[in-house]
Amino acid sequence: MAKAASIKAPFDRDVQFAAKRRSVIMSAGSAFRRRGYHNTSMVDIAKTLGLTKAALYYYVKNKEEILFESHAMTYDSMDEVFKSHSRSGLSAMDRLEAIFRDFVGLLTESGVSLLTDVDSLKGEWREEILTRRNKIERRVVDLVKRGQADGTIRAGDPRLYVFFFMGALNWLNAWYDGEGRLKGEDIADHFVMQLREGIAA
Amino acid sequence: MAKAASIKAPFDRDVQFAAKRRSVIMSAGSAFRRRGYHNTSMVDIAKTLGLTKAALYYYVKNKEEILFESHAMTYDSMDEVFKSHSRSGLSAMDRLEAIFRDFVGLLTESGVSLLTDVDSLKGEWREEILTRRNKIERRVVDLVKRGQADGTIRAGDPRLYVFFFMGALNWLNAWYDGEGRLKGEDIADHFVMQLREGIAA
DNA sequence: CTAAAATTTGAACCTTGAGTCAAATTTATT
DNA sequence: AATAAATTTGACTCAAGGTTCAAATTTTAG
Repeated sequence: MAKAASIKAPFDRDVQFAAKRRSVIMSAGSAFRRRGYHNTSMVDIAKTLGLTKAALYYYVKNKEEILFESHAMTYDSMDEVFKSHSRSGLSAMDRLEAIFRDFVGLLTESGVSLLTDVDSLKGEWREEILTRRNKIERRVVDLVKRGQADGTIRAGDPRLYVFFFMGALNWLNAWYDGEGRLKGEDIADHFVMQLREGIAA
Repeated sequence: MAKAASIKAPFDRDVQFAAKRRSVIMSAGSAFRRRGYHNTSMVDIAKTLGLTKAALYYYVKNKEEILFESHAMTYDSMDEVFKSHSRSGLSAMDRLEAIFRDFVGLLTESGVSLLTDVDSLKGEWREEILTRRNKIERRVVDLVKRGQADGTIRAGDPRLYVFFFMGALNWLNAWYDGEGRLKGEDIADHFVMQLREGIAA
C-alpha cells in the first residue's frame, strides 16, 4: 500500500487535475447551453463550482478555451457513438437509428451539450470545431446515402434529410430540461420513430 | 397634388421613420442570426446601414430593444401565417403542412430570422417573447392534436412531434444561406415531405 | 431664402466582465 | 513538524462596447 501510494502519487496528481479541469468545462458547458456563452460570466462558472474566478485560470487559459473544450468534448462523445456502431451488421437505416438514439441519450442523460456558439470562437479554434462538426455531419450524410443505395432509405437530397433530423437534435438540446416531465428514454423512443418514418423507404 | 402633399406630409414623416426603424431592426436581426447577438456590436449594425453608432439611438432605445423587436417581428410574421390559413377547409394534417411550408418560406425568402438569444432579454421583454413563442408552439401542438383526432396524424405525444419538426425549422434558420446552392423552394418541398412522412397516420 | 424641425455625428462617459499576479492557504512528502 | 509543491484568493488592471449629449448638418415648410 505504501509502495502503491508512492508509485501512484505523481499519477494521481495529473488525474486529479484532469478531473477537476473536466468538471470546470462540463459545468461551464451546461451553463452555456442554458444561458448562452455571453450570458455566463467567469464568476458564474466559478461560483457554481465553489471557487473564485481567478482559480479557474489555474485550469484553463481563458474563457474561449472553455468554450472550445466544451465543443470538443461533445464531438468526442459523438465520435465515440460512431465508433461503437461501426462494426455492427445492421443496415444503414438501422445503424442510423441506433446512432441517433445514442445522440439523444448523450444530450438527455450524459450531460453533454451541443453548443451553438461557434461564432464566439476565433481563428484556429473556430476552424477546428467547424471541421469536426462538418465531419460528423458528413458521416451522417454518408449513412443516409448508403441507406438510399441499399434501399432502406427513401430517395431525395441526403443533406436535407440530415439537416431536418439533426435540427431536432439541436433543438432538443435547447429545450430539454432534466427536471421536466419528459424522460430521456421516452424522447429517444419517439424521436427514433419520427426519424425512421420520416426517411425510411 | 399640392393638397395631397400637404395632407400626406405629416403622415410621410411617420412612415419614413417607421420604415427606417424597421430596416434597422431587420438588418440587425439578420446579423444576430448569422453572428449572434453578442458578436454583433452597435457599430457593426450602424456600418451596415451607412450610419454612425449614435444615430441608431434616434430609432431605438437601446440594443436590447432591437433584439426584442427582431423577435417580435418574427412572431408577427408567424401569426400572420396562422391567420392566413385559419379559414381553409383543409384537414389538420394538410393545414399543418401548409403552415410549415410558409414558415420555411419566411426563413428562406422573407429575411425573417428565428432568433435563439431569448436569454439576452431581461424582465418584461423576455417574458413577452417567451409567451409569444409558447403561444405559437401551443397552436402547432393543437393542430397536431386535431390531426390525431381526425385520424390524419399518428398517435403519440403531440409535443414531441412538434419539438422534432420545429427543431428542423430552428436549425434551418441557423444553416440556411441565401447564397448557397439549396434554394428555398426545394428546401420547403423536401421539408414538407419529411414532416408529413414523419407524422402522418 | 429662412427658420424650425428632423436627423446625424464626434467625443466623451460608464459599466461590465475578462484576465493578471503576488501573496496566502492548503495539501502532500519526508 | 517542516518544507516544498499545488491550489486558491483578493485586489487590481484593462479593453470592449453600450449609452449619452451638445453641437453640426440636413431636410422640410412657408
